[in-house]
Amino acid sequence: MGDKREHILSAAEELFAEKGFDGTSVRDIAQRAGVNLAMISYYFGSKEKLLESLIEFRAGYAYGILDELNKDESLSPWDKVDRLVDFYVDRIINNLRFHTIMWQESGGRSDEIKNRTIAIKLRNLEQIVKIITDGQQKKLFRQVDIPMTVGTIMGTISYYTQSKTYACVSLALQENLDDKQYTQRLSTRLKAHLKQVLRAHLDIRNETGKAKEQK
Amino acid sequence: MGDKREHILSAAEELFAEKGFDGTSVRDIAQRAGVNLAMISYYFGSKEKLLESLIEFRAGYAYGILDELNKDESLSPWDKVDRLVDFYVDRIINNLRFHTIMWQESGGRSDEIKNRTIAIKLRNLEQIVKIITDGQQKKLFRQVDIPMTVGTIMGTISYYTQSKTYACVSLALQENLDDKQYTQRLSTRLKAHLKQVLRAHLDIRNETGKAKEQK
DNA sequence: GTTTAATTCAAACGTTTGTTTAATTTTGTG
DNA sequence: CACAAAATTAAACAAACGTTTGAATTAAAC
Repeated sequence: MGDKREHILSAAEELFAEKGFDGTSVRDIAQRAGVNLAMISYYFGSKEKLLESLIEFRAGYAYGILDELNKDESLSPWDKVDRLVDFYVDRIINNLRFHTIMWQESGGRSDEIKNRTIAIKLRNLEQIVKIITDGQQKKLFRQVDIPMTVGTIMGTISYYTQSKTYACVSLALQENLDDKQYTQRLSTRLKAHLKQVLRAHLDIRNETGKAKEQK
Repeated sequence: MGDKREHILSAAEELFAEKGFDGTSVRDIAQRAGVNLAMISYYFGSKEKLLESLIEFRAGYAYGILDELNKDESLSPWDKVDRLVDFYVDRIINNLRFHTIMWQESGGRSDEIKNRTIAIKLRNLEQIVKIITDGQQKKLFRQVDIPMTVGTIMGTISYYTQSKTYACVSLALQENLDDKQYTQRLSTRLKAHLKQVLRAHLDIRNETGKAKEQK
């Protein structure tokens, strides 16, 4: 019976990501989900509570993965950073629609929803802080602004997943790629770039002082 | 008489950034601008054309600055990168509202507006490509993915300008900062971080191979 | 098989939306 | 002052919005 609920949730996810929360009508959602208009109020109470349910439905997953990664003592901090990048790129690209909503609504107008999205972000931030401070204690990573570094990872990915058109043109990809090929290439490119950036950024041997001399 | 037009434009800018395009009604705009409802259709034709006018009104400024920076031969590529960072952080933070709109609408639903925002992004991208390739030819910068590097700069800034609440909490700033203090601290922190990242990322001595050995 | 609860539906609710109308006021020009 | 063009207004428009209603249908329980 949760079947119909999930149909509505995934229709809403698609549409919110395509056209934004305000740009999507409950009639749009009902039509795409193939249910009667009134079922949305019946199941979720209101359009806004539907969005809250959607966030609840999708979140909570990332935390588990990151927690596991953190506890794995067989991996070096460098390995963990690489896996972190792989995880986030894959996750965002494979849940592009949901991520677009999270991004848009964390600056949005409903306090309830804003707080929820921010809480999710903070929870994930904590895990990454652990990975990097661990690398610092092991004298592999240098001193960096950790929350900003997280912003660099997430921001870079978000920047290139906001607009397929811009991504294709600026990355000089063919414009008529189907979605499978497109996400595959974007993913590869993002992972390689972020790993390169983080390797240079975090490496304890690349002290800030050194680079300054060169100027 | 362009006075009233500009009143409407800046009211619209505020509201679009606060509540999104769809979340803002023309009545909201008219009220904040202190003009009659009908004046918006009278001056701009429609709500959508108002947004186009707004983009036209604000864009085109960045290009000039970047062009000047590029042509300045007294600056080393390292200096140019630093100034680039200063410029973008200041510009985005001081035009936060407009930037939020640009960001939201480049993935938006109107093709006309989407194309315009993408064109502006591409024009700016070109200028940055020049700066970095110049540094590469002078054997100061190593080989990097340039469009991705631009995405890292813009994405990091965008990530931290999307939500004041998240920024305050994650960066461990006091939550009750007034806007002046908040933007000042955010700006300083963003600039320092991005310069550090780019110094390590671009420096020709930080070859990818070296970092790999350490693992 | 009857009764009760959960589900589905078409229709309508009252607002709010973007835009237009037609009358009025203000402005600029000869 | 007179006259035409531009600017401004309140009112109204049809369409779309989120939500509710109450009857009809299906499913579950006894």
